Amino acid sequence: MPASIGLVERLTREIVETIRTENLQPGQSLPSAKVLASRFEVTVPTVREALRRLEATGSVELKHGSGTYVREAINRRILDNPHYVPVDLAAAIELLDARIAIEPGIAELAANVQDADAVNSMESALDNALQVKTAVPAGHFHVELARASGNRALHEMLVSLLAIHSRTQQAARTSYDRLRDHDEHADILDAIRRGDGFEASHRTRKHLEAIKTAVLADWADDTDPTEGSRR
Amino acid sequence: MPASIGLVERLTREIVETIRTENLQPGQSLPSAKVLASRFEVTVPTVREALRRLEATGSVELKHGSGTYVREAINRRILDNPHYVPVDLAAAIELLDARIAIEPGIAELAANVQDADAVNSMESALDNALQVKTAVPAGHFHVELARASGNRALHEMLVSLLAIHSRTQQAARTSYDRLRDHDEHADILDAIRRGDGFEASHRTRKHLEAIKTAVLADWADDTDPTEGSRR
DNA sequence: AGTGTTTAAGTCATCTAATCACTTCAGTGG
DNA sequence: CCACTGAAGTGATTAGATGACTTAAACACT
Repeated sequence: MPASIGLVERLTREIVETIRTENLQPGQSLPSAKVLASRFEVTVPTVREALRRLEATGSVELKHGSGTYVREAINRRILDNPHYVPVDLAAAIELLDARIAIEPGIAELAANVQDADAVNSMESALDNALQVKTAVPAGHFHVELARASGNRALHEMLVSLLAIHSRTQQAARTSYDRLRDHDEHADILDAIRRGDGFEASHRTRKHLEAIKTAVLADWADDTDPTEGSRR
Repeated sequence: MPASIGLVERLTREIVETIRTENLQPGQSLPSAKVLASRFEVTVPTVREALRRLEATGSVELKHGSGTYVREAINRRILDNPHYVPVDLAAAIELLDARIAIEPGIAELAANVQDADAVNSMESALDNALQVKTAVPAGHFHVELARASGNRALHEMLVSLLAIHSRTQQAARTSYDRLRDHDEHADILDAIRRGDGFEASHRTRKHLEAIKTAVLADWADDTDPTEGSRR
């Protein structure tokens, strides 16, 4: 019987186990590939293959000439596919539909939990949104909203969704009105602060549906009226 | 300026691009590592590191002595972290909370869309659920429900959630009553068939909340009444 | 002809060894 | 004090070789 899974597979798990048992936090460095090789009694190329696997899921980062470092994603359950290549604009709409389906429920939960740190972060995201030099990344408000729910799985889910969204929306330039975006965010935050789950859910849904409408309108504008497809 | 990203990083993208342009479908084999190496003018170990990255995200599979094959996940946006190690039982509850937050919305969407193939698949999942030799994997009904929504992102999300769930619930043995599970699924499917989004959403939420209650009850049973914590 | 075994080619798996490139930091000299 | 330099450590990539596994064709036996 093939009870023997690949050596790299096993080695990968052992490295993760090492990170766990030695309580290495994101930012800290792993032993060098050479050290890991001797410790697990394999050769350097094998170690590198295992590290490449962990790199693909964002669990570690290989810095040339410096070392190998633990990254945040090692604690994440839900990830976005780093090798996914965005295809058409319809995929962007599909992502928005997905958000419309799940974010209202997240907003409701956030209203009931109200993780203090995350709620404050939503507030600051709100403030910075109107600044010209917006250091806050797009969608940050929504990510923090998910974090306010206190559920890490939901948080990771929205992080993943927006990561894909940002890669996809190269095509779909969302020209959603900045001021309107801010106001609607403020309304949502208000409902969450009051602990009104129903309103938070409802306003979040309306907000996202409005964005979808705007994106669709942009699409219609971009498309040549005399022609159905582009390229 | 670091205009130079790693060679492996670039190579990985080129391989994905090759799969795309040559329209290789899941199950089909990639050229051998040696061929890829000469085609992209790198050496075999470098190719292998790139393939390991793709392997980690389930985009390809390396079969010893056979070849490298494309896998389904190459078309997925949302993934579960293959290196995630389940920790405590509280994480299982957190996953259930996440499902309670998002699945009602998915059920509502499913009621409005009703992807024919997926709805039929839900039906068959329902039928097989009561068989002793249950070939249908756990949670299959819920995955198909998400597929019935017609939104691939949502479908992938639930696949990921349940993949993690199955790895976590080694600890949390859900002893949810099989018959009750079946009946509640039937009720949900009924609402979806009727196109009643509100009912589908409501019944899905109640169903998941009932499961959560059952899991918590199991937990209480397992825990020694005289002691608050274990380990 | 049909069946089972053997053989050979192709492929991934792993190792050994070496060179190159990048980062860091301590030490040097200004 | 500061800028420069150089050495050490580390990852990046290459090269070649050996082993193990899979597959299927060639073969021998029935």
